[in-house]
Amino acid sequence: MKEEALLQEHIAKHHLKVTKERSAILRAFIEAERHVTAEELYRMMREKHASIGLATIYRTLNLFCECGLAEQRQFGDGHARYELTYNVNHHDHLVCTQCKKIIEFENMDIEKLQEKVAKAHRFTIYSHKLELYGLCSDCAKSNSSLRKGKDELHAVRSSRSE
Amino acid sequence: MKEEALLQEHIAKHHLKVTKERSAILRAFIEAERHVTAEELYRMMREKHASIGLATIYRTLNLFCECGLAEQRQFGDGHARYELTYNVNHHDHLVCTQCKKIIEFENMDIEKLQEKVAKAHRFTIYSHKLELYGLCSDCAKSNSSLRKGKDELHAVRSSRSE
DNA sequence: ATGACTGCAAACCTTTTGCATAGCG
DNA sequence: CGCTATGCAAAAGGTTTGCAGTCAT
Repeated sequence: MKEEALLQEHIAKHHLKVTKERSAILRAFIEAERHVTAEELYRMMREKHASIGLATIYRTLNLFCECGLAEQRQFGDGHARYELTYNVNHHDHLVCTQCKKIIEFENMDIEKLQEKVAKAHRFTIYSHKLELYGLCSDCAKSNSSLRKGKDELHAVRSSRSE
Repeated sequence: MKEEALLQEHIAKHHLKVTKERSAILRAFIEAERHVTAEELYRMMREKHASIGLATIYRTLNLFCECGLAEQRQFGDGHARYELTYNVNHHDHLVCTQCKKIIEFENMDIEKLQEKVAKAHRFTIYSHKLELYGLCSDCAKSNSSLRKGKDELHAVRSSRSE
């Protein structure tokens, strides 16, 4: 599992330590739905690792971000979401503001245009965030029957390059 | 001043009230640098309107957002920033992660591609956020002399459509 | 052994809210 | 007048931190 290797490299380089908590959290993080909240991960782990505290989840997720395993995202609901980024193609997000569904997409043309914009401003891009907010087809349809968007957050993987 | 008209229309429609605080905050908000923090606006107003409380600033900025005068943005530093959006073309942001400079840009080609992506996913877009993070030309140059990015946030208006 | 990691609870910090008062319509 | 807005202070809510004990190296 390459993710563990990356983490261990970072740990060795910074005189940190491999602990069972960190290993367990990494495993859970990899298994987890994309765009997990610290709280969600915490609850996920309550069954098999009831002793792990929420503070440790936060500390460990920050560690993952530092070593490039994860990225923190802010979709505007006040909960930071963490996303595995190692060995994953960059992608952007369609966010349904009603049912909270998150659809991922890739579009190389947009990325190229971003580079063009950056170059025009003599800017060196290290990362970017593109989020499109609106209604998914389901919610657009059932818009009149306005159900409260209390569904869980799903992530639908999908590629598209046109 | 059209902004005031829009605000008054919203106020009338919702049985709200025009107060001197709201008028003063609107004026300050229009004069303010783009991407103001509630706190920044609060401090800006301390001189001429010392009695206005921070809570009112927040409540009023939220009011501005509701009537379409402003938009809230989250650039990832934990402070919500508010941006006047009325009578302003939509634009996106280049954010220098070192000196915190924010450069605005417009790019219709990217917007068109976004629409295309949305259509492919049967998604109805209401808004979007595109932020490119990296180093501006100044910081890329003086990268070795790593000065702490404590500068104020500047906004440089700029258009570009290629 | 040394120094990092953990759980717990307290602290933090930005934003929101409750309440009594002030003020618009 | 009735009902909204305000200021203040307290609450909220997510995230971080201090501390004493635990554990990896």
